[in-house]
Amino acid sequence: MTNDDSVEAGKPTLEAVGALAGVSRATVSRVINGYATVKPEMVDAVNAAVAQLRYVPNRAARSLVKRRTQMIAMVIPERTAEFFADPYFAEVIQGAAMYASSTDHTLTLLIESDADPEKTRRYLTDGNVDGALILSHHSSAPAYVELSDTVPMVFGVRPLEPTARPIHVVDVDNVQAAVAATRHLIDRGRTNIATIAGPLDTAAGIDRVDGWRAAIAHAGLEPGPLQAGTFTPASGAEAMQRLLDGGDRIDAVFAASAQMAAGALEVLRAHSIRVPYDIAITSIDNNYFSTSANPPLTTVDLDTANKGAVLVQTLLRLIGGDDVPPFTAVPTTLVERQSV
Amino acid sequence: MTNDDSVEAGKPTLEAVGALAGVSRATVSRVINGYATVKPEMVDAVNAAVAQLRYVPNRAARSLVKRRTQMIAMVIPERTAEFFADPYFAEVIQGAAMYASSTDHTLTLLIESDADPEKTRRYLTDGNVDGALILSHHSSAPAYVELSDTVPMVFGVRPLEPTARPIHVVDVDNVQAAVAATRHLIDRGRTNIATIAGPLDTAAGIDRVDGWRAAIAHAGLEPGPLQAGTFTPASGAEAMQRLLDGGDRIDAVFAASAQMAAGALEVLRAHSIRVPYDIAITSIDNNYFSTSANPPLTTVDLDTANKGAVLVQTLLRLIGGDDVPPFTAVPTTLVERQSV
DNA sequence: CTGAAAGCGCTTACAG
DNA sequence: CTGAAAGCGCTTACAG
Repeated sequence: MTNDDSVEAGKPTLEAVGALAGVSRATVSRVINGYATVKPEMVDAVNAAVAQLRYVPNRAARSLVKRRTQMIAMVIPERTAEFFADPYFAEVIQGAAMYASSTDHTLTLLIESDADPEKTRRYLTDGNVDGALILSHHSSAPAYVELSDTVPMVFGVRPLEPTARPIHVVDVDNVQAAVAATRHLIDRGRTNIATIAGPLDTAAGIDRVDGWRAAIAHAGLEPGPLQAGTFTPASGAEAMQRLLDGGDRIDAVFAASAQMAAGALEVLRAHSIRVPYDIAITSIDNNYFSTSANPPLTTVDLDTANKGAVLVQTLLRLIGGDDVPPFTAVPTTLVERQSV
Repeated sequence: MTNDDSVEAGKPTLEAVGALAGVSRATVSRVINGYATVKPEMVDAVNAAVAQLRYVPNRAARSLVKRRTQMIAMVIPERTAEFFADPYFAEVIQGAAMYASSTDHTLTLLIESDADPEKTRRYLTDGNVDGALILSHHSSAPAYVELSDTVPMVFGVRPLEPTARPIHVVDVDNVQAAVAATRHLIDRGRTNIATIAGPLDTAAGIDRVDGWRAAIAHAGLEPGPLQAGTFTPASGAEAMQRLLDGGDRIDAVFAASAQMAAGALEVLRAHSIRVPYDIAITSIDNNYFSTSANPPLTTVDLDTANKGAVLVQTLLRLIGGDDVPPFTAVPTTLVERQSV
């Protein structure tokens, strides 16, 4: 019964671990950081001491000498209304936070202040973080593009215009997602396929229209009518109404979001048009709206939590100096339900 | 045109600021940390140098010597379904993150792993953070209560049972919120006031029933029937149906959440019961459900973003060694719309 | 009121 | 393959 465990108060240091293992603290450091040059028996001794003392490295000390903050920021728009209505952010954040917790970097949330957008950029350039994830969709993005050679950055959305300098983006392949959803309609024998598109000034909106068109062309069909919405249920309902008013004969609709599909469904029900018998529907996004719709929607699951994880993973590789491709696509899967 | 600004590469240090201001780095440190003992003229010189060099203190170095991590964690449940369906977490997080950004502490999200709950607790006790905010409602809370004398902690919800040791909680006063919503019904002349309660195994559920009862008793009225739901729209609809089936004559309903009120509204519409003419409704929560309900709901705004801010503020006071009361109530306000 | 100096807990050339 | 030593950028007794 040695008093090896009931040591002094305070966290154990490298020194203490070294003393217990009978080596210098330099060696302990090398073991902890996985340098291959340490003799196996010393490695074992050190590991045993680490376990016995429950040693945890001091992040600040390491951070100071490595000149790294060990922090990364996720920059999210302040726009509260959007933030709340859309499960997207919550899901990305959750995926990113969970992945980050398995690394030695800490994820912090940086809410863009609408009142003082400079503040956010200053935070990033003042050396508070090793890198940043940018989720903003719109106008503020170019300002971040400029910072991307000062501090490593990964974007969660493809920019509409070519950027002034090369950037890194992680996103789903929206074209492929739309192809999958549209092709499913075609596979089920539908031939007159309309689309309720997203806003055509967003990358997602445009890409999903492209995918819809491509799948139809590939099948040798003619595209049906297109009506654009804003990704919300109400806009989907309005677009559906316009589609019906247009008088084209359609037997299927590809909706660029589940929220819009849910809105469209309401309109179809009001007109006693049966889904999927009269009109089949597929969409994009697997969330509350797709599962609680009536009928439940066949839709493309974007696996947004995974996207959050890949965003962090990619940023860490960038920070580590790895060669990272300009675009990383995260996989999506079609989920079959009752709307087709 | 001196080259005062185009100094060497790398961030300026205390030393550099001191050199420019003509003082020692100890003095610079004192100025930056606001010690009152520095001569005004030196303070000015230092501030000028800081501004000129755009000096930003190195967090890691400060953290190392102060033996503080300068980080706080917000612990949130992994339960994704709940997380997504409920705007509550997003709003608390946003409020907390924005407030934290104005302090010298960084907020990090710690998602509780259902698979390995120990991991979260180890993270907190391993010295990774100076303190933690606990938002979990249920079973895991007691485990955190135990940690609360190892690491400073503030809870976002009142525990149901008395806790083993004194803890700190920041929450709205649910009793008062319910009193306000119920009293508003009374003020408008309603006398037979039912309630759609929240789950009676939660503090919020219980407190809101108490408030409803208290307001009615205070007015010398008799309480109407009570039906409990689970805070969701579907459960509110069912509770409303049971209220109608019960046969009691009621002219008003206090719903313990806007989501339940929205569900109740559907049922009333299906029965052609007019709101507010036949039955008036008030509720709690000012969110998407309360504004998009038909008619829009008179409801109590819980100002959840502010709650997030106060959570952080309270935790920082605790970390700073201040005397913090066991309960801090955040204010709520009644928002009048068309449901009464 | 201010400065010189020690020290926070690590990592990493530099010798050997 | 390993250790002694320097140093990362701060704060804070300790003198004066």
